[in-house]
Amino acid sequence: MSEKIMLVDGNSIINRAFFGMPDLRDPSGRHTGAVYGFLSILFRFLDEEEPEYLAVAFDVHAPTFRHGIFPEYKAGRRPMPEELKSQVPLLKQVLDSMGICRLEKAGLEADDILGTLAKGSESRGMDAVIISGDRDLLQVATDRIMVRIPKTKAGKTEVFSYHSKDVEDEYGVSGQGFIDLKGLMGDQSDNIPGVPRVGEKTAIELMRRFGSLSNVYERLEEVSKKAIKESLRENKDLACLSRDLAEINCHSDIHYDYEEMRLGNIYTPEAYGMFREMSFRNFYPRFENVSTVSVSSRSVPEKKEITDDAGFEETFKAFENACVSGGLPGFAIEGEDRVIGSLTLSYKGSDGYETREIKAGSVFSPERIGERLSLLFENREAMASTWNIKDQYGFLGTDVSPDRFFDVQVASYLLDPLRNDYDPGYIAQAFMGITADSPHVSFVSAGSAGRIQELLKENKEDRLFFDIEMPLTKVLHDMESWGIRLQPMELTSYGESLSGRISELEKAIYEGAGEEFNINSPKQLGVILFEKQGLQGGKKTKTGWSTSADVLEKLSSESQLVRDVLEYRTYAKLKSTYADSLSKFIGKDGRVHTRFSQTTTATGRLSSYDPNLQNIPMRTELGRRIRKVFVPDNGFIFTDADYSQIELRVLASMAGDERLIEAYREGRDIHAVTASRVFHVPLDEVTPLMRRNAKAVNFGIVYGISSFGLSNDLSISRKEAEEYISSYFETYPGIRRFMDTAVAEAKEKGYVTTAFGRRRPVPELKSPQFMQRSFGERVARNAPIQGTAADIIKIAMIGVWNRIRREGLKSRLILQIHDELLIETAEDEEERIAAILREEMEGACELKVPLIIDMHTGRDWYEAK
DNA sequence: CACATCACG
DNA sequence: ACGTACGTGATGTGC
Repeated sequence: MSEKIMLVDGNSIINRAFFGMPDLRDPSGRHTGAVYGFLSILFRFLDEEEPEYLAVAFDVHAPTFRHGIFPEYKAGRRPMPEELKSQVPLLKQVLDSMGICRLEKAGLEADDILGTLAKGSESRGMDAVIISGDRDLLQVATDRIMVRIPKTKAGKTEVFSYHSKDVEDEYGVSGQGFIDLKGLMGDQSDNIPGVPRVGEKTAIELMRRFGSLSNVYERLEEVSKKAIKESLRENKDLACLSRDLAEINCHSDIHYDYEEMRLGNIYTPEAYGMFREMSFRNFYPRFENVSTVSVSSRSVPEKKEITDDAGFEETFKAFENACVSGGLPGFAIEGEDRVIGSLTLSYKGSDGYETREIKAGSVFSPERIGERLSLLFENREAMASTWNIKDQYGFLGTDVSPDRFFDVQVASYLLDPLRNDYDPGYIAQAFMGITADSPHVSFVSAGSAGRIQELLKENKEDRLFFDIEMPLTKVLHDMESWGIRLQPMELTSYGESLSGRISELEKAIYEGAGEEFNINSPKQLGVILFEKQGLQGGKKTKTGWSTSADVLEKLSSESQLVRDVLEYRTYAKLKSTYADSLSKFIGKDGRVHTRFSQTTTATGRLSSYDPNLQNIPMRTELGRRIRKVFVPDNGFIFTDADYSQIELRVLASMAGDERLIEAYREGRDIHAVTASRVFHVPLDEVTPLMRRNAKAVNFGIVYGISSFGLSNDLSISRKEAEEYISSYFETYPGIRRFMDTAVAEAKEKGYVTTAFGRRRPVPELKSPQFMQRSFGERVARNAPIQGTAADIIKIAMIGVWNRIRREGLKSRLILQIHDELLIETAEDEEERIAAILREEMEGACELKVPLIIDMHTGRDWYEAK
C-alpha cells in the first residue's frame, strides 16, 4: 500500500463550518462555532482516511493579486463576517497546538498550495486526498488524487468524493477540461466572469461536443445557437482570461517538508488545554490517553487531612473568621442519607488557599462535624461559599438559613443560563482561569466566589440571586425531601387496566396490517402505513416517514388501523412512562422524591426529574386518572393553586398595553375580548370557534408568534394567519412595541431580561443562518415573559414556605408545576393555607394587572386540580 | 448516543 | 428561498 497525504483547504472548510454551525461561544465569550465545525470535519476525515501525512493550507491575502492582471478578482466576494474572521487565528493556534503542519505564503491561494502538493505527492508515488468546500479543486483530481467535498444538508454532512473518473461522470469533462469549463461558464463566488449567456448547461454541452476551449473557438461556426455563437465571438479574450483565472497553479513556489507533515500524535496536552478553554466536550474523549495531571496540579492546593481535636477546632476557627470577615471561604460536604462522610473547608491563608479535609469516622463522628458546622452558621454575620447547597442542607441543622450561603453553581447559572452544566471544572476555568479536570469543590467555591459576586453585581443580577434564588434553594430542598405519597396498589391496577387494552389493540393492529411488527418503531410503522397500506399524505422526517400524532390524526378518518395505532400509542405512553416507571421511584417511606433543578432552563423556570412530576397527564381523562394515585398523608388533604393566565398578564403589564391592561382590570374574558377585536364582531356575537382561534393567537403571541406556526396550529392558510396577527397588533399596539423592543434590545446587548433582571442571552441572533436568527427573535420575545412568570412563582414559593414555617403549620409545599403549587395541607389548616396561598401568590409582586389564582382541595391530586 | 415521539406548563 | 411556534424530561428504537 502506498502512503497517503491528506490536504485540507483551511479557508474554505472553516468558511463552510461557520455557515453550517450555530454561533457557539466559549466561556470567555469567544466565537468558536467555526473552529468546532472545522475540527469535526477534520477528525471525521482523519478517522476515515488514516493518512500518513497531513497539512492544512491557508490563503494569505497580500496586496498583489494572482496573475496580477485582474484587480477585481476576489473583490466581489463578501467580506468575511467579523465573527468568522476572529476564528481564523484561533484555528491556527489550535492546529499548532496539535502539531499539524500549516502551509501558507503571502500571495499564494490555498488552491495553488493544495494543487502543488497534491501533484508533487502523486509524482512521489503517494495517494492524495484533498478536503475542500468548493469545487475549484476538481480540476486536479486524478486516479490517485481524490477531492472530497463535505456538504451540510439538513443538519447532516454528506460528502461528495471525486477521482478524475467521477468528475467526468458528473461534468462530462476531465480534470483539465474542468478548467476550460469554468472559463466558459465563469464562477460567481470567485469573481471569474466567464462568457455572457453561457451558463453551466451550455458550457457542459459545448465541452462535450468540442472537448476543449481552443476547439470551441477553432470550430466556432459549428455552434448552432446564434446568440451563443455571437457572445463567444465577442468575448474571446474574456473566455481566455477566465480560463487562466480558473486554472490552479500546480507549480507554485511553496516550501514543504514531508517530515513536518508526517502525522504524529495530535492529541497533545497543549491541545487538550485549548479544547478545555473552548469547552469542546465532544472531543475530550479523543484525549483519553493524555496525561493532564501536570496541568491540574499546579494551581489546586493539596488537601490536608485533620486528625486531632486541636486541628479540628483550629480549622473551624480559621474558617469561621473567613466567614464573618466576608472572605467567602468554601466548603463541601460529602455523604449519603443525611450522614456526613467528609467535610472539606478552603480559606485564604498567608500564601494562597489552604484546604482541610475532615473525614467522619472513629475520631470525628458525622454528628459532631455537622453540629459544629451548623453552629457556625447560626452567626448571622457568617457567609460561606459552596457548590449546590440544595443537596447539602440535609447534612446541616434544619434551621440553618439559606442567607448564610453563596452557591457558585446557582450563581454561574444566572451569569450564563445556556450551559448544560456548571461543574467545578468549568467554574474554575471560567472564573479562576485554572484548567483542571476535577478540582475539589471547596477550593473552587472559595476561589471563584469573589469574582462571581462581582459579575452578578455588574449584571445587576445580585438582587435576583440573594433575594430569590438563594432562599429558593432551601424551599426546593424541603420539597424534595418531603416528597409526595403514592398508592402503589392503585398504581399497579391502573397499569394493569392499560395492559388489557394494549394487547387488544396490538392484536387488532397486526390483523389490520396483515403482519406482526414492532408498533413502537416509527421506522417499521411508517413502512406498514405508507408503503404496504399505501396511505397518502405522509410527511418526511430526516430519517424516513413521519408517524407523529398530527400526521396520523389527518389519516384517522379513513383508516381503522391508524385509529388503533393512535389509541395504542396513548395507552403505551401512559403505561411505560407513568404507570410502570413511577412505581420504581416509590421510596421506603411510600413517597416519591422528585428532584428539582434550579440550573437547567434557559428562561429561569425550574425543571423536575427522577421522576419528572411536572408532566403528569392532565389533558385527557384517561391520563388524568393517574393523578388519583397521588395522595396526601393521613390527616392531610391536597390544596392546589394555579395562576390564571400568568404569562399573558405578565405580557400585558410589561408591554404596558392599555387595552389589554384595562380588560384584565375589568376581569373580562380575555380570549373573547381578543376575538371580538381581531374578528371585528361585537363581544356578544363571538362564536366558540372565534374564541378558540383568538386563544391560539394569544398563546402564539407569548411564544414569539410566526404566521407559519399559527397557521399550522389552527389549520388555516398562512395568509389568514398573517391577517390574524396584524389585526391583533392593531388591537394591542403596546404588545407590538414590546415585541419590537425586545428584539432590538437583544440585538444590541446580546441578551434580554425579565422584570427581575434575569438574563437570557440570545446568541442565535448573530447567526448567519436565517432559521437560527428567526429562532433568536422568537426567543427574545418569549424569554422575558416566560422568565418573569418564573420569577414570580419563585417569589410566591418563598413567601408560602416562610408563612407556613413562621405560623408553625404542619402543612407543606410539595410540588411546583410552573404556574401551580401543590400543598399537602393538614386537615385543620385548610383555611389558613387557602389564605396564605392567595395572599402570597396573588401578592408576589405588583403588576399593572391583577394576579389571580384558581384554587381547589381534594383527597387526591385528581380531585384537587 | 441521536432521533422520534409525547407527556406537561 | 428559507421552513418553526416557547420551555422542559422520559421512553423506545436502532445505529
